[in-house]
Amino acid sequence: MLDLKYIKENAEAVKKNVADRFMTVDVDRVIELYDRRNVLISEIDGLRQKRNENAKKMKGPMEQAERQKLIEEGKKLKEDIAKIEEEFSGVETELKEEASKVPNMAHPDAPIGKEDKDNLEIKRSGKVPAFGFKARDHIELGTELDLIDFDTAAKVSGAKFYYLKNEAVILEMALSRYAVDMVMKHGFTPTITPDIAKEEILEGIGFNPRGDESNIYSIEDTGTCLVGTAEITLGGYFANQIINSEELPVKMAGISHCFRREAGAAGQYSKGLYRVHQFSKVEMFIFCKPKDADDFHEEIRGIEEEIFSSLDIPFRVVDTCTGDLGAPAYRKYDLEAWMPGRGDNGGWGEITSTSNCTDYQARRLGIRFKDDDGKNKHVYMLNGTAIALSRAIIAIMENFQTEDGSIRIPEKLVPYTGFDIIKKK
RNA sequence: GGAGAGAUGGCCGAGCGGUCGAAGGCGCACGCUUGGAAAGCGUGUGUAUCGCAAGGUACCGGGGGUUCGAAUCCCCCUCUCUCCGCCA
Repeated sequence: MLDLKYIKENAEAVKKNVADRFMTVDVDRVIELYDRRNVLISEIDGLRQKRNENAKKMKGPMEQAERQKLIEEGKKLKEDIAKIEEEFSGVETELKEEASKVPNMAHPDAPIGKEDKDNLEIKRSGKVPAFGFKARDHIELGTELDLIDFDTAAKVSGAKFYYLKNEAVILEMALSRYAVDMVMKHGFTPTITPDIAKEEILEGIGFNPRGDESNIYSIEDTGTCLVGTAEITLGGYFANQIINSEELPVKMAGISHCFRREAGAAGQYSKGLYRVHQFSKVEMFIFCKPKDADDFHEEIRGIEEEIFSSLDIPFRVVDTCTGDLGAPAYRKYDLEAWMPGRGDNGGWGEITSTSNCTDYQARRLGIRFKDDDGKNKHVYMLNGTAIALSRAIIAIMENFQTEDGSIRIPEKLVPYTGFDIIKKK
């Protein structure tokens, strides 16, 4: 959520930002509701003041007639207050609803564009493999080598689920541990987080847990949901708290399962492990002071690059365009790995994403710190994928395949897997 | 899941329907004292929101209600603790 006063005072900039993101939000309505709300607050507060004064007069002993008069006056005030309070609560509800649709401001350098193809490539790393044979995709490889079973998962759990088997299991655990070691080296506290979170936390992070469009699984009658990422549970960690400013930055890494409904998601790029209802992920999260956020964003991106370049996975980095930023994000970088099995001749597929969400999430979650000037301010919150295991597995399987259908293991990972090649049995 | 107890400021802990934004203590900050420190003494010390300001309003786990007036009474919910049951 943006600061309402900010929206009012910067209406034109806010509207431009909404347009740049190709969203439709009625900014004027937000301001109108905000103004109305403030008028009502003044009225209510004035009446309450009278009510309190009236009640105070009745403290001591007094004539019955006089007391009766005051009681009547109090009753009248009570009714007046109730009337305005009713309008106020309606306005407040609508204001909150409308205001939460307003996206975060975008970084001035974020490329302006509508969809992912407008993202700006800013870097490439590693060499796209040149095979002397027709590259197979991970589905074919995984079936051949008995590593992934989609068909049985479809029977047992539904489409877009999978069983990982044999070496793929070890590979997933190895990658997970590799990423955890890497983020620990960079000062992140490793955590294993709950896979379920309350709706209010989801909303605070900027997810919409309800509705057909929602990518979130809700758990009936509990007010909770399955998390789509540990960003939710890490971000909610300090909800409604004031963090000691000496404790900042707080750097945490969460290992969790991730559940996504992916309603309506289909097409050739959703095949296999690429877009599934459940996967596991190691996520980085930083709470920091505003002035440090840009630097930490670069740091997170650097760690992501370090993880994938050390695994010899070719990738490129894109600066996400305004239309492709999530509503809470001020700026976002994605790492896209080369996936030889994608499309006809291979293609880039997103493997990590890191966002600087400034104070957008902190405002609704109530996460603050006491600044040097003695005032409480919202912290800035950043998140980034250390490793999304299912997609990392795609990248390894497809980039490290050999002509005979085996899969080599990246050198740095061999100490973690205990084997250096996956061969047909 | 069953039975009971509890939830008050950074922490501990009082609190009779009006004098309670809330005693007292600890902690913290500043000052005095000291060669310096400790002790001692004094002063101060929550958050949010509206307002140019003066100031107002709200908040005693959360939500409703009773009342002229609620931290205090009533109802619902959540969480914590103890005991029992079940269980990886």
